[in-house]
Amino acid sequence: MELALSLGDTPKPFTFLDKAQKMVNRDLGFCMGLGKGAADRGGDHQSRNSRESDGERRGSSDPPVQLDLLPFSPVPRSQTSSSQLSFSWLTQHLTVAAEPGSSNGFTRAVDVNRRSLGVDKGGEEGTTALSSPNSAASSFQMDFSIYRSGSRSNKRSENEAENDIRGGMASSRASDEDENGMARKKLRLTKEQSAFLEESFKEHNTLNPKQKLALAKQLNLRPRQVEVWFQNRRARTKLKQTEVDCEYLKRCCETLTEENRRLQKELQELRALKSSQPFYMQLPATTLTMCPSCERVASTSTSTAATANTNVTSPPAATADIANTTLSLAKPRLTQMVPFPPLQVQGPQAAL
DNA sequence: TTAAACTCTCAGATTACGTCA
DNA sequence: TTTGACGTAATCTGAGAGTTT
Repeated sequence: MELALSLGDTPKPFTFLDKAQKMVNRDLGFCMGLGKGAADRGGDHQSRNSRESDGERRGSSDPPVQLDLLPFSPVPRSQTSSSQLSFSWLTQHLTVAAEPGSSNGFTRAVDVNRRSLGVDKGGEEGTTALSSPNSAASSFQMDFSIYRSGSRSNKRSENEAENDIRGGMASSRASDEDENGMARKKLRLTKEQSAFLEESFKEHNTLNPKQKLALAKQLNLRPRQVEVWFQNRRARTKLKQTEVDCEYLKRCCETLTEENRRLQKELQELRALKSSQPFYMQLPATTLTMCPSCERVASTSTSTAATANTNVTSPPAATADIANTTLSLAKPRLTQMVPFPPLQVQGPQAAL
């Protein structure tokens, strides 16, 4: 898996649905039509436009680091534009049945999920039409038990069959077990579905209801599945970003520790040097640099005082605690000293 | 106009399942 | 064949914001 970091959070138009046609056409040999209204992003005003703007507001409040996980390498667009077929999912999906046993993953997905579409078409969102226990979904329970008894070698098709069946089940927040008396069964998305979702996530990491519906229709998933996928995807992105940040901070800490060690050593050397220089007090104030935070002398730059007084023997009374004297004398002169610049810690995004 | 109820979406934590070494 | 690690779909919970009553 390729890990890429992109800087900045520039709002982009929601173009993945357009690109998807090309992508699917290239990868899968046919073109998927877009469900109605998918193009007019923002056309879903009334109650939801505020939600969308809310999503944009959230996005803008995020740090300007965007982590993109790219599970596949996109093919140049120039290779994707040939022989696009006009294909409407909503009206013709039954006529484009996949060939049985086809190795084409997405075609297969279309095939096995067709039934859920058939169930789905009763309602605008599917969710509402299917949440009732009296919906067509419950009639699939018998078939489901048949699928469950399949052999291990048919695991994949069995899984897809269950996906198909459950695709028509309730997508409310209540668990499937509550609604249908079945334990939840994890269903894996096909590679093509994942890639498609990934592509759309790269465009926008949040969905408005219309986009969610369009994606769900296009991928033959429940809107709830699309929603959950995006939620999990955001969580994974954040986790990865946290790991990157953590790694960066670790490196910062190591660097600062090393720097601190070096400065301590330098300070010790300076103190040792000054202990042999009784007239260090003649040292010009401007040659001392005081750390404002720890109020300790961090370095000196001049050697004039030291070299000028090397021939003077110091009386024993003058050899008091030189370091303390240095500090006490240096303190009042802080206004004349060059302050330490504020510590500039670049964020991970800058490092990356 | 205000407040309560409702709805929706989100993040975060967690569970549970499928896959693979 | 079994097992543990891992990835991830799905669920649960609480919070925030918008809408309705």
